[in-house]
Formats: sequence, structure tokens, C-alpha cells
Amino acid sequence: MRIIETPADWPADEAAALAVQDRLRARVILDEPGPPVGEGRVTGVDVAYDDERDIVAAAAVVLDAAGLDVVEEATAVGRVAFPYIPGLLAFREIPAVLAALSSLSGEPGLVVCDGYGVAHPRRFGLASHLGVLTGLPTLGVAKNPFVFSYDAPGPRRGDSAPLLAEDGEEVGRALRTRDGVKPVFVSAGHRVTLDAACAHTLHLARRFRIPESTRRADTLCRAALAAARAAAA
DNA sequence: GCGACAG
DNA sequence: ATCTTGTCGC
Repeated sequence: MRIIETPADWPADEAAALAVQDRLRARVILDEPGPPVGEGRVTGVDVAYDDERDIVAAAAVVLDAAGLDVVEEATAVGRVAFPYIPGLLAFREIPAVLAALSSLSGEPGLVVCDGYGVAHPRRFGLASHLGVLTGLPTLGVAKNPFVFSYDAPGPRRGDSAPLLAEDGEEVGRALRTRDGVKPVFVSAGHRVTLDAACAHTLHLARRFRIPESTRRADTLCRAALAAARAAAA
């Protein structure tokens, strides 16, 4: 496990973070189809926090896209870099995620984030931000619709409905990954189209509502946090 | 002006 | 995100 420091130039407050989003969002690429579904590697990333002790733990779990077996895992622990502010989640999660990704020995391939990409008030959510910083293709799968509206998709796995911004733009999709179960909210991050993001999500979420990549990363970052707590005590 | 609001 | 046991169901 690698111990990280928050980047020295990381925004210190809300105004600085907003300025960074304004500067970086022009670099998001949305006209590339992205990697084919079921080939190569897919990496799930997730983060867990202990704000009491000011500890953050991130995990990156690399899967073989064909069989969804784990190829490699990495974690990183550090101090919380930013408070949780809706719309600025990336500043809280990304330093630890970058550290976990950088300690992988192999290529991550497609990165699946727990949150949004372009489905964001300023079209620059966590997944897009991570994509721009790393150059990797990314997508976001969130468990809640955030500030967007949608009509209920059909009841079957694979059914979807547009996730709409206030101006009517389709910024993502409410996608049913299991029959009769609450949909997940998918959006493109970087170098992946929305259609491709949904196809990857369906491939990764065959057995459960949440993609296998995210579930694996979630379990691993919680374990890393527990270990860091024990070490701190 | 106040509240809601990914994790 | 996090605080948290048992329990209903495939």
C-alpha cells in the first residue's frame, strides 16, 4: 500500500475548485467510441472516508473484461484533501484515486467511477475530471440522480431513460441493470460515448445492480480504510 | 433568501 | 460517505 500526499497545487477552497473545473472541462473528449465491450481491461475505483481521523482510502481493481476476474489490485491511504461539496466531489476523491491508479503495474484500460461524468452542473463530474487528468477512457455510474430528472425506464434489465439537465440536454441515462430493481445513473466521462458507457455498464452489472468493478473497489477501499484506522490506533 | 444536492 | 442486527428471499 502506498501513502500519499495531497498534490501541492490542489485547490484550497470552493472558488479555486470552480476555476479548475472551468479550465479543465474544455479538454473532455466525447466523440471517441472508447474500448470495445468485453475486451481488454476495466478498472473500478472507489474511495472510503473517516472524517473523524482525517483518513481517506482509495482502491483500484483491475478486471479482465472478458471474464470479469481480478487481474490486479492497488490501494492508497492519505489525508482528506477536500470537504464534500455537491458538484465538487472530484476534489475530495481524485488525489487518492490517482495514487492508487499510479501504483498499479499494468494498464488500467477503461476506468469506471462511482459517481458522474458529464452529468454534472458544469458538465465536469468526477469521471470526466479523472479522465482528463489521466488521459484514460472513463465513465461514471452513480446510485442517485443528483440534480437531474428522468422518467422511469422500462422494468427490464437493459431498459433505459434519458437523464435530463434543466435545458433538456441528455447528460446521462437511467439504466436498469436488473429486472424490477432501481436503475443506476450512467454518464460518459472521457473518451467514451454515452451509448458505450451504458453497454459497458450492462456488461459489468450482470449479477448485481452495481458494476462488478465498483463493487470490488468498494470492498477493497473499505478494507484499506479499516487497516489504516487500526494502524492509527 | 433557503434548501437540495454524486460520495 | 457514515452510524448499524437481524432478517426476508432468490
